[in-house]
Amino acid sequence: MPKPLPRTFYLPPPDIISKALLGKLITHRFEGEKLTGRIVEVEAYFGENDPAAHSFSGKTARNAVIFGPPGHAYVYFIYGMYYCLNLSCEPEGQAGCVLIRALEPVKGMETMARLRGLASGVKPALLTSGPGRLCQAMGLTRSAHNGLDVTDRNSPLIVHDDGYEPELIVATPRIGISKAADLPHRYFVAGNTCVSGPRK
DNA sequence: GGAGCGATGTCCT
DNA sequence: GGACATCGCTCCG
Repeated sequence: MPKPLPRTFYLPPPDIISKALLGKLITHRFEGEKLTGRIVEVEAYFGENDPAAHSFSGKTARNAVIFGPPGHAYVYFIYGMYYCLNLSCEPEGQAGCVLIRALEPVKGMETMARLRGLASGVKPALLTSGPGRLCQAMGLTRSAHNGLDVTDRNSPLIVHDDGYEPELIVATPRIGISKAADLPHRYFVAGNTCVSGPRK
């Protein structure tokens, strides 16, 4: 297995981590196969002073992972049928996370297509462009993956680096929220076809 | 290609 | 009881 990014990577605030995560790889060991995608779109969610964040109203059983140590997966269930993947950041006791909004498929595309209920050979963007889509394509669920340490080389879910650096990062308002909807906390790799939503 | 909308479970007020 | 960090399907241009 590749070497995961260290826990110290996740110590800074979520807007810094958001930009740093673009271009990094997520690998899920799934049924003996590696499913890998490159992060091309993310959103930053702050703990305090961010009405759009799940952590805004304090710690609950649902959002406890965000308040825990950095470098852990926060997977939650939304709209009755989809999961979303976040990575916790900032020191233990402080809330802050990065929502993974889109990946570019790198490895295991046939399995991703099967998990998405699509024919193999469809456009890569249909597999992983969108937070709900990418969790389905990667086989991620709350019961199996919420709270996993993505910095542990023995974890089935890790984040690692192959040296790729995005040429240009663009910031826009976040998608699908009603509060603090004007703040530019969405970041994506310019020109990448797997980015969901507006690409300018 | 864009706006409208229904499907659906979980959590908090 | 209502909101919800979504998606895929219609219908319309």
